[in-house]
Amino acid sequence: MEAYRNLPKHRKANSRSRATTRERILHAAVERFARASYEQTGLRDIAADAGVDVAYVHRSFGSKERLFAEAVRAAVQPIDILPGAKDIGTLLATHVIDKPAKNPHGLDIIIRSFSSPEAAPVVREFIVNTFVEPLSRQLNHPAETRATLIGALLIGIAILREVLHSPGLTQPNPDDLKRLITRTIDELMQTTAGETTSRS
Amino acid sequence: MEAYRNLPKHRKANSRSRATTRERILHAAVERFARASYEQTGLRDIAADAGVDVAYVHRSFGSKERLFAEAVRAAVQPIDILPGAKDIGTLLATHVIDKPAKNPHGLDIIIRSFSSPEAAPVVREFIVNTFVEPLSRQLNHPAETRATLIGALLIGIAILREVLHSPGLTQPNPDDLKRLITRTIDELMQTTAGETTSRS
DNA sequence: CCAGAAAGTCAACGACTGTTGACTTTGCGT
DNA sequence: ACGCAAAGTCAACAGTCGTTGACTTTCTGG
Repeated sequence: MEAYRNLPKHRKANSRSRATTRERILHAAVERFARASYEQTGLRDIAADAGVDVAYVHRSFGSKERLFAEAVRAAVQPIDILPGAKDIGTLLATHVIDKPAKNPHGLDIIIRSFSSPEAAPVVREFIVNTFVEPLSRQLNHPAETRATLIGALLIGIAILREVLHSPGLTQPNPDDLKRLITRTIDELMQTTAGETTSRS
Repeated sequence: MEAYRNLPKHRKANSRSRATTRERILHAAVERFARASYEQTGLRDIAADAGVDVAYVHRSFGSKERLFAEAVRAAVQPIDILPGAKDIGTLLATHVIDKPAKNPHGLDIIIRSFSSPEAAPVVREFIVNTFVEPLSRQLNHPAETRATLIGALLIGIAILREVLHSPGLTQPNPDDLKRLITRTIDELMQTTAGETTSRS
């Protein structure tokens, strides 16, 4: 595509800008990967956004796959699940509903590119390391399964809301939506295998 | 002129096979789209599987996008949610956990290609028409939202289990897993803002 | 039997992709 | 001031993609 950010000549009159340029490329990559899948995103798009040549993008990061991995690492800061927090459900529900409005990255990169053979390992590793594993420590028995199910819910919500724009998740009042999600997460966290704890 | 003995495979010696060939192509398309994303799947792959030329695949369906739409329509039979069913949670949990083992299609096509701009409308339309809308009729107040959230959970589970192979969803006993999912869906269906409206 | 439509093939176009070798420009150390 | 390495560019390769025009083969209706 054409990006009109193209200052033709010396953008920085002064000294060594390697780190700066790298950051600019990385930032452009994050932005692109958050809005389109791994395959749909071309290195030339990223290069244009960053105001450099394609070749330099490739040379700076070694390969598209490595650039993607760095973009994931840079974009998605692990959700800080405090060891003692008791309103995890609210925290996560807020995160998935409010966050994407503020800054478009985060979950977006993950949900758009998990299907790429090259990107999937990166995505999977990230999910496990920064979400499932920390969250598992707060849960009881099938802890990893519970944590993964909660992750599944959040990912599904993000997809239907951010990518497919399903009216069922875009139209309702955000607070009502968050309340419903919170309740579901709490249920997923607290219920034990044999009995129903929320029984009345 | 007998130099061209090269007709390698006349698979069907006999008569008009247009419908049959179309079905073979469609079947191959379903199979491919279920295992890789819209972008990753090439018409040449599908053509090879079906034993025809690429050009004929394209000509038979008009475009890749239309072939994809037909594949979705052909692969995913709407989950039959009986108007009076009361164990919908179990039905859906069983569907998402057991089905993929039996035949690999169904949800797979949807979850791999929702990110493609060309495929997304097809995917979204399908989800709404064959899942959210019928299911909504069984639920109370924020019916569409509840149905969409259930859809989100199922899609997320399918992704983490079938595509990313997250251990939290592949290792545990399927029955335990289904029980956990069923409970979550039921919660999502029945809970109201204030209390539980579970009626017999 | 024979015309003609349908079924199917072949080769190619044009655009796009990630990647690479060779090149030029820039900045710093001495 | 000079040299040299780093920063960055340029053009091209080799491959893939969906798509199309022109062709041949196969079948069927009159």
